[in-house]
Amino acid sequence: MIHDIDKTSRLIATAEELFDRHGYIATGMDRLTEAADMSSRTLYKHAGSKTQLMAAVLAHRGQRFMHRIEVESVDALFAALEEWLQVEGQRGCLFLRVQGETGGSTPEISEAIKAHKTAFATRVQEIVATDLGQENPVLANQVLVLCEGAIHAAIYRGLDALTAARSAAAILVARARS
Amino acid sequence: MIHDIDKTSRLIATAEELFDRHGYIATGMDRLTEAADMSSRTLYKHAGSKTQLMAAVLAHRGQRFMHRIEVESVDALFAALEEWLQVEGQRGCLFLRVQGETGGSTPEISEAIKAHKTAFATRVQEIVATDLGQENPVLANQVLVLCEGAIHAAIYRGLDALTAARSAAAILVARARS
DNA sequence: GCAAATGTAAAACGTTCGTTTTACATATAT
DNA sequence: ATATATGTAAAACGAACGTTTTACATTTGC
Repeated sequence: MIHDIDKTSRLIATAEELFDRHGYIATGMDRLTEAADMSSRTLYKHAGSKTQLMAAVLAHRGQRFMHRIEVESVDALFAALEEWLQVEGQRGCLFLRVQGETGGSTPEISEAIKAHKTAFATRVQEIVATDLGQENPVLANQVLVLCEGAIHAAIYRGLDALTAARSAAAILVARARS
Repeated sequence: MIHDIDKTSRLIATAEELFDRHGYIATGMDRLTEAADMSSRTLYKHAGSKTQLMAAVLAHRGQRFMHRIEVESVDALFAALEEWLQVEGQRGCLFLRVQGETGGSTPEISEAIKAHKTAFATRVQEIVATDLGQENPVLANQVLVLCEGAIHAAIYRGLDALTAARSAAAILVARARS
């Protein structure tokens, strides 16, 4: 059964990369079997279906992302985000992208998106509260928008977008602290 | 020839809506012929191909968007953005979405995206310069990130994302002015 | 050492894709 | 009035889609 975990995680990792680089729908199962170096029979035994595979990719991605942003200050949040973008590439949020590609017509996936974005918003609230020493929902919303903006502006402006977001957040935090 | 313009623009408008609501790749040509109420023969005479139709949709969308943000202050920019999202819906940027769906493998489309985002960034620079009375590239980058953030956070947070972005921008502009 | 499990390679499933073609109807211009 | 342009409805194209199946090889547990 150890092999199962190996094969399954290799499959999910391969799927994540292909979905990210070429799009969810544009990535065919044939391409995936080739890239993951396994037969379609094995692939379907482990993944179930393309939709389930997409959901599995989102689950793993979300977990990895949330783990990355276990920080205690807004500035550290943007530092973590910069690392993330540097390591994972700057092709936008895989959750919002799958939402756009499916139009929200797949409940299984829509729920994964909603859960992730809710968790992310909550996490930002907590980081802001930790940084300030008290809750500040207005600032948290601003920081959330800056994160989302950095991630998406980075698609065409690169990591400069992150620098801009980070400096803006610093100003907003300093103002909120006084 | 008047009929051509009519049919072509009806086709492009229909395509824009379907692409926006269901995704570019997931929207089939059959669905488009039905929604635009024309035969596939006519559709192809006017659109050329699906790729050309996607490019045409982007061109029209970009023109309409840029026209909407012909404003002279940062605050007015976010007001215009709010109107845009209210009228057009909150499903993310159609340019970044097509980029994600195609993975940048269609030169015709990649260039349309690049051109639009460059124009947008330039426009934001101009608005900031007009508002402040002088250029301020750093602030302009921050405002750009806030716009992109508002557009994408609005997908799951609605127009509250815009309120957050707008208030953040107001603080940054006030600070830059002093 | 044998049976169950798990793998592969590859063909086949029916469906849908983007696109073209066929056959025919309807306006319009001279 | 007739030729040209432009439309429709619908069948057909080959290719690609997600998925299943067939036939066979390899590992693994008892």
